[in-house]
Amino acid sequence: MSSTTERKADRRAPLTRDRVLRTAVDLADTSGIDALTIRRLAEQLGVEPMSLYYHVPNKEAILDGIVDLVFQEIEEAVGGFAVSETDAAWRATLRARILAARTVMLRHPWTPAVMDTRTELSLTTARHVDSVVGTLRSGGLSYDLIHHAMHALGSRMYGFSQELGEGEGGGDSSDSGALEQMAALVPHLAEMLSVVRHDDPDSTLGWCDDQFEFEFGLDIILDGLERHHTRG
Amino acid sequence: MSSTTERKADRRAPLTRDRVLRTAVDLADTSGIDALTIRRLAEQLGVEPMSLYYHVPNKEAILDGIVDLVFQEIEEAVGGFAVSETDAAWRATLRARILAARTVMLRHPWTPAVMDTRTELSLTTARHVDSVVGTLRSGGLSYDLIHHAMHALGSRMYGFSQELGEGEGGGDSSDSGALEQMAALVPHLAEMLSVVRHDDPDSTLGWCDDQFEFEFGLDIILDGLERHHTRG
DNA sequence: ACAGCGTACCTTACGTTGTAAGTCGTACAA
DNA sequence: TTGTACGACTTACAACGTAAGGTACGCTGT
Repeated sequence: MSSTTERKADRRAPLTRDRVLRTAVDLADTSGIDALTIRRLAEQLGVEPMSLYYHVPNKEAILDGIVDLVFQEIEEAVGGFAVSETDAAWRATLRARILAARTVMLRHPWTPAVMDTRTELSLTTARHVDSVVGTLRSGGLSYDLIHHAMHALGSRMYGFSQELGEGEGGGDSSDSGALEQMAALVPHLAEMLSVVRHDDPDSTLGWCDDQFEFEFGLDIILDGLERHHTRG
Repeated sequence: MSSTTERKADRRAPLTRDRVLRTAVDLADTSGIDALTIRRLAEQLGVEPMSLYYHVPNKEAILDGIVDLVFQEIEEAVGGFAVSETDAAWRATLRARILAARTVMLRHPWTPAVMDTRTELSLTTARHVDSVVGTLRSGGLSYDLIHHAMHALGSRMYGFSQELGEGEGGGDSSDSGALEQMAALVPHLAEMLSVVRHDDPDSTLGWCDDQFEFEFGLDIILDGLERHHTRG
């Protein structure tokens, strides 16, 4: 349709590293990270599997690449990774930055899982981390405290926190007798579940407001850092 | 050697689910989690691959099983999962419990990675979680606050925190010009790295005291929970 | 105009993975 | 002695990542 080269009729968009990676993200978004195989990715691109290897050295590079793409999206969402020299409101700034990262993460739920198979930080990921360090620095925290802060935040600084057994709610659920069974094996857990559920009756199954919980934990840590900072 | 059945000379110890799982743990400990394949596990046991399937439904069950074994070790380390009715020193109790879990985790470094491939909590894992809930309850915290606490602690309640790019230290490292390169791309990160390294000159490479950092983050959260509790 | 060459993609094949399906020998109960 | 069930082995398959080599096309220099 365009202009340059098309004598042989139907010519598909040429493969590029970028197109490979963006398609990989789409595939992971729609079909889950396990569906992201070389063969399926090639099929999605209308190409034979081995053709991908011209644009990308191996699958590891694809995984590196899609994580980087996610952080490019985060960079866009936070309006760039630049930080000001000094910032009295560093705490609010950092909070907003992390929550912005989170909204992007939620669009790509596979990211946490992929990230902890990576050994090295991608460039854009590193620049995100750098901006977190910079923001803390703009508040006047010592590098020593900042270092501890990074460990305390852990994956939270990327906008997610490691949760296990997220699937259903708290165990087996679904069948009504499950709670009685739980009470015998894990009484305190069962009690908590029934109390919290009772307080908030709409959410019978997905009984956790993940966004609220994330902010709760984040604020506890930011509180702690602020206290460490002002105390010296 | 023993008694019952051995006319045909060399008779190896019979396969059992328990022996399969314990060997799996050993294999993962010594050769890494990627080395834990059905075939290699069978070889280790002196048996053909498919023989394992008599004692275990599939590989997923093996992964479930070895996580459970780790938490059985934790149970042993903390002297059982029972908690007292009321405990004014709930904070110290919980702290000790989590740090005990951590020492077991450190013996099986693959556990975090395996745990977040599981969708459901194993029984023993659930009982550990239950004991954390119970300990918080013994301090008089409301179930609502306890629920938030679980989210805030995240994987920390199992004795580990999600760290990324743990490998070297902060990026490429090793070669001496790397820091100059980093300064251009991630200036704040580079600055922090040089400052923190300077303050603690012995640890040139593994510059983080992971144990200290873990406790730092844990204490920030416990502080925050205590504050939420006493304030009401 | 034509040889030469690099780009972009395809073909074939290999080793490794988890596991379905079927078989075989032995121990023990009837 | 004859089932019967246990506990292991044999064979085979589909899906994975990817090494090695082949092929078609367009650009370029002579």
